[in-house]
Amino acid sequence: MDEKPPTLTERRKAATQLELAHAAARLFTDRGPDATTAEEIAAAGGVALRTFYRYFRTKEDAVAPLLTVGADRWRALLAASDRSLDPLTAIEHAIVEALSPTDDEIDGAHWMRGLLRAGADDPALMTVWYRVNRESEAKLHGVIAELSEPAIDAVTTRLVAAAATDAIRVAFETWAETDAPPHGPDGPAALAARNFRRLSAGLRDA
Amino acid sequence: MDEKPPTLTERRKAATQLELAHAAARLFTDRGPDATTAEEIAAAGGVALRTFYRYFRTKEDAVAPLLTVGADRWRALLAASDRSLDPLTAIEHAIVEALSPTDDEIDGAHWMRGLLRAGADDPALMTVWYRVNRESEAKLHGVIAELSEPAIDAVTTRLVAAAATDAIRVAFETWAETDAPPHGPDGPAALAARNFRRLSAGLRDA
DNA sequence: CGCCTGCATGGCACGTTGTGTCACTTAGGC
DNA sequence: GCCTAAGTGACACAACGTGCCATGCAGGCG
Repeated sequence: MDEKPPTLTERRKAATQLELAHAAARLFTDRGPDATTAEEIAAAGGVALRTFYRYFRTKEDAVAPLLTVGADRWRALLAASDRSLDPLTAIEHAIVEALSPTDDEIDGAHWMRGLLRAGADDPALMTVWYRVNRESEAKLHGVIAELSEPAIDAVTTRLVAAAATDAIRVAFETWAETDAPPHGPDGPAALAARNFRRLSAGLRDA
Repeated sequence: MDEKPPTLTERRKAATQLELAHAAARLFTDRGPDATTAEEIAAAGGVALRTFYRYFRTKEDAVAPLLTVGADRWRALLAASDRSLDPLTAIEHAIVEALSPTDDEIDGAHWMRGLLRAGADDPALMTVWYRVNRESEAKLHGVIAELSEPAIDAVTTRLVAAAATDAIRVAFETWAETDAPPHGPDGPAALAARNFRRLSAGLRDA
């Protein structure tokens, strides 16, 4: 990969973006997105309103980096996974590995739950969650298409990407409604793994 | 069902709402949502701007009725379907029946393709499509939960609802990118049916 | 060292979105 | 013919998101 984040300016930009994302997440979970103005987020991040809109297209978009970081790591793991596995199994392994190990991601899980709960009664915030999932699905589709034998139907790979994204999305949404710890048997990783098994079984344990 | 749409006022309201929805769909597909103001939609529908916002929460929401009508009928068919079938099969039968028969729905399919294409390069419009799908998924979850044996895990029914919604969403999105007729072998109904078979097979034809 | 080009930022003005409020009209029951 | 309720319209307003230009700061060149 790139060992050199070239200009020092770029690191400052990335830091500012994360700063704004965290400020937005805190304000959103506290009073809700509706009661938060873009100017407040900008002030909390130490930039002017105009600058805020150079980082994010909309007010709610500010939290998107916090929602994508997990999926990005997961997809990277998948792209480097064993080619001999069938796609669904490879995806399951990658997601378990991406979520289960402990690291500073607990922080990410904390934000995730707060934001999902806040989004439950705010359509605009929920929209970001869905947009993030859809973009993740599109990127995932690319990885899966490259991972599978070349002759696979594009609709099939698309469906696999959609179903896999849903398995994880449902896992997170279900977990966010509970108070279960992020790494227990009712955490997102365990729920996601169970969902993948259900998908493999043709959703037939109903 | 209700044979009496009680007050005549309500029929006028419904008519106005449809009028606005069609006006919005026409303007959106013509010049794109960005280049269309809410005031133009209101004028095209024959109401004042303030009245427009009494019908729809946002500008893009105006097309939502055109996107939900198909899913609503499909869900009604499913709720009235045979209890002895397993859920996934019942869902597949319902969607084929809801989409395949010919009626004035061709009009709806026409709008659908135009709006999906317009939404491809307009995030705000795509947002409506996601929100509609999410609400459809939530309602579908209720129907499935009632359709299944009572002791079924809530996560499972949720996953089934999500996967089924995706099977249809992917079918529509795939079809919208082509010029295939809505009722041919590459139409949304046929694609959706194939996707359901893939789901039943555990996504294993990869 | 002084200059100059590029880039991130801030300030300002502006059109648009979406809402609160009040006054006007019309539907539908007494 | 009257009355209450509801849909409608006009106006004012906060907030959103963008275009434009000026400022400050980095690094390369004479």
